[in-house]
Amino acid sequence: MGAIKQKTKTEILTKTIPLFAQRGYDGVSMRDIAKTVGITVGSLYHHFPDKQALYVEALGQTFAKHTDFMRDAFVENDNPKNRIRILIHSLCVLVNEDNNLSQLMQREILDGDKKRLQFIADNVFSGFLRNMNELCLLLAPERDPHLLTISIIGLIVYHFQITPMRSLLPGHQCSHNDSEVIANHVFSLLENSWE
Amino acid sequence: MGAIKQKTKTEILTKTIPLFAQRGYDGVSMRDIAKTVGITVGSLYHHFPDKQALYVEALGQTFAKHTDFMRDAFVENDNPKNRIRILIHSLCVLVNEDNNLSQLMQREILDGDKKRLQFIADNVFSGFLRNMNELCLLLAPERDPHLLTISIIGLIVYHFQITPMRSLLPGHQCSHNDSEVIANHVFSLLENSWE
DNA sequence: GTCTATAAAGGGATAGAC
DNA sequence: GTCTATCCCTTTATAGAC
Repeated sequence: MGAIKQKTKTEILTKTIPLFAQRGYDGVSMRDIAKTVGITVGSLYHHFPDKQALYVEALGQTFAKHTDFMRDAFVENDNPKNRIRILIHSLCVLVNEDNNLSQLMQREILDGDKKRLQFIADNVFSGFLRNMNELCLLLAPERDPHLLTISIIGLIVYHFQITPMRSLLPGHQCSHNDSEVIANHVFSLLENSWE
Repeated sequence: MGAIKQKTKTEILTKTIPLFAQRGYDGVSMRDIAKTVGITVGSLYHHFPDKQALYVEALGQTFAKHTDFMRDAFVENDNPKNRIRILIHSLCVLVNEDNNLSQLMQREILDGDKKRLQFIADNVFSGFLRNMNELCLLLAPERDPHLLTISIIGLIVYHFQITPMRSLLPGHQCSHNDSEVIANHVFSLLENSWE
């Protein structure tokens, strides 16, 4: 019984996430959601007390999907240079595969809601960034690990953020949309910084 | 007469830009705008045919403010390494000073409206990026200039994008909010890539 | 050029039948 | 658990007085 309810809830969230990711919280109405899911607004309110709650659960589900990646991205039995190379490639694939994740993250940072940022920091980033900081210290002990960590992430994320605009910019090529190409570029760009 | 009308319009836009930047298009109502400007909704519609037009003009004014920077950021009588160093510092100051510019840009990229992205590409980025590409070719002839250009911009922009969240992340320090600190970090990180 | 008043549509949310 | 029907507020936008 609870399991069935859970299943419907999950399905609602799964179908709603892309809406919030693409149009933002204010850009999506409960009517939009109901229509997309294929039920009525009244039914929606049987599963969630209000729109905010639905949104927060959608966020949670989106991030939960990638918790494993965030935890397992650090294989310790290899040399730091190989570890960061693999990590950069994995991150590129992850960001390239799940547009919803990146877009929701961006919107949350733009929105700046303190409580939700704290939730994301604690549940999504915290462990991952701590591992990144450690790895950065191994790679470049003389650098500020936090700045280097954010730089690596930013370098990757920005390339995918700007994708919708890339084809309108001078010098672009189709290959620039390939996550392997971006990964190789990013790694080779940083390679000389820790040698 | 036209000049006075223009002045009122400009004032409306100036006071409205921060609203759109912080809360997004759907997050701001014509009432909000009227209240912020200090006139009524009816008067607003005397100056702009609809909300879309107001928004687009607000975008235009925001970007126009920085056209000069985009054009003048390239002093040609210096060696490439100095030029990129100065450029990185200028970009950091620019992005750090005008939150509205960065936020509106982000929102536009997220929104993905083709026509408006084209407008931004043509009127804001085009010349700047072409100059960047040239400079990148001088710095690192063996690299893809477009990828290097986007990387440099992304490296800078992301540090300021993530500012609202930075204090919640492991390893952060107050100094990380300083545009000089970011600029020096970014430059030193890339320095080894073109030597 | 600014106001008041109001239309018309869309938004979140609830009640109660089935 | 889903539906219909509805409430009430906000939204965009317009008309017309001053």
